[in-house]
Amino acid sequence: MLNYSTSEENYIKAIFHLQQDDIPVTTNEVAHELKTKAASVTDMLKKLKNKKLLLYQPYQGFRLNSEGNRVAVGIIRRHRLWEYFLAEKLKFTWDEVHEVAEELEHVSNKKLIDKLDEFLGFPRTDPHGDPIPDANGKIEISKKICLTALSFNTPATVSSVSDQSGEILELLKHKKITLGVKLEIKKKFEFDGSMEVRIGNQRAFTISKQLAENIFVTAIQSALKFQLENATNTSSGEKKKNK
Amino acid sequence: MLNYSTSEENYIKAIFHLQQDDIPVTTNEVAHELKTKAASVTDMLKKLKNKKLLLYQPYQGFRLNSEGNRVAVGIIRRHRLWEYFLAEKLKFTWDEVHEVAEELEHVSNKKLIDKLDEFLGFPRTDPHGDPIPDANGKIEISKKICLTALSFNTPATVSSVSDQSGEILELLKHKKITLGVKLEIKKKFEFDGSMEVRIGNQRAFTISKQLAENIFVTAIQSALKFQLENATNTSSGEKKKNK
DNA sequence: TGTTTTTTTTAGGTTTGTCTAAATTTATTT
DNA sequence: AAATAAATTTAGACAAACCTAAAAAAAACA
Repeated sequence: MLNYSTSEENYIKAIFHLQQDDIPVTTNEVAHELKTKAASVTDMLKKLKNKKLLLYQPYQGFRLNSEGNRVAVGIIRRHRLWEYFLAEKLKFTWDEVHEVAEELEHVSNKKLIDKLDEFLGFPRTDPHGDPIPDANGKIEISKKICLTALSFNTPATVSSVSDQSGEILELLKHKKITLGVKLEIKKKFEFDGSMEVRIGNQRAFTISKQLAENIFVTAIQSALKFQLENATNTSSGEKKKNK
Repeated sequence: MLNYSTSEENYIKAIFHLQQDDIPVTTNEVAHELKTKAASVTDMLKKLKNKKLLLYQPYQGFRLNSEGNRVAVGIIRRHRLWEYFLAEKLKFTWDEVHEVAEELEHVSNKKLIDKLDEFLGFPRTDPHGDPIPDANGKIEISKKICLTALSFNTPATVSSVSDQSGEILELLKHKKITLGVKLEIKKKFEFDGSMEVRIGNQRAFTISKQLAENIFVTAIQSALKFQLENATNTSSGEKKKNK
């Protein structure tokens, strides 16, 4: 619909990511996330409230309203599609895509993004395993949790690895644990924190506490839909003033 | 090397395009090109002179110095590669690519652009027939002239069509004149401005004055090299302050 | 050549987004 | 519950990029 400045978009995205629980987001959290100062955050909160994207009472925290969420999901869609493009087509590595996508995500031309989506074959997740919202803003809500926090016999998908050093990748390769693999926990040992996990119907095997702490999985649960902008968004130059 | 704001880049690009002849560029020309006011142009000229990209004496016109040209060519490279990507991969039409590329060109990550170039197979020209500078800033200088201004028996390449209505495209299709086709003029008739042209070694045929006025060709002449930024340009967030 | 017109620059103001420092509100302790 | 600490907001400044109106320089012309 409307266009927002790069700065506004960065605040919207940060608030979206921080509000995943039900407790309101605080000024300091956003300031820390965006590496800026609390006073700057307050300034922007007033602006976003004026633009009717935010529920905000001074000193009481804040959260995006439904319009704010809709906008946030649009930004996340752009970000993740570009990440997928960079990894899949331009052969960037996992850890390089985020930084470049941070810039590309602010080019907000609806047709560009929908055609990119089509070109990429409508991918479901980005290279980190996070779900990509579709053109209508439908996004699979997948709680990403550490493998150590997964319950017994609950199938989950490996979605990311926090440490990306050569050593851990070697170990994962040996255990045949790759992004997107479905697994479940069969046993946990209190003594050393190790656990037995099973991939599909193969025989269960053991992984150490250290390894489990670095593996994150998602149990796909439900789908939430945020209505996305359908505007004839030719974007460019004029509209987004504050670039 | 250094990063420039979107606004600075737009001025640099505009000046580059306007200075193709040897006469200095004027304030009003740039103001008109960028749809802004002369006073704003003067402000920016001071800034660009301070950053040592511009030769500028108040009231005397201005032009980019070699560093300014180097930066301009980098921007043009990004613009044209994105145009090629949009047309070739995302199936945008000729007339849609420019607007979107205007936004994408300001994402100035060297690695992104070089990998995009490679992904696209190192294209030589964009969808409008304009040459794409290579990673070192080497660009084929091709004077784009109207077919009516082309001399006899001078081979030239069709590089663009000003009017892109359905009617003209139909006619071009019939005459088998497409982008990139090599042709030369064999005869001109003063009476109605029509001319005989020959494509390759086929038989010459007639085209009307109206058609000729809408066809632009290039006679590839020489190559000029502007050294491009080789910086470890991880770009993103911090550096480009004024987005 | 002197006068008028056009072009360009300067002066001063606005908006966006940032900052520091001070004031205010809320939370925590004792 | 009063005192202290922490979080948040306000006040006032600044830089970037734009603007309008006025002044200055260059160009045109009569």
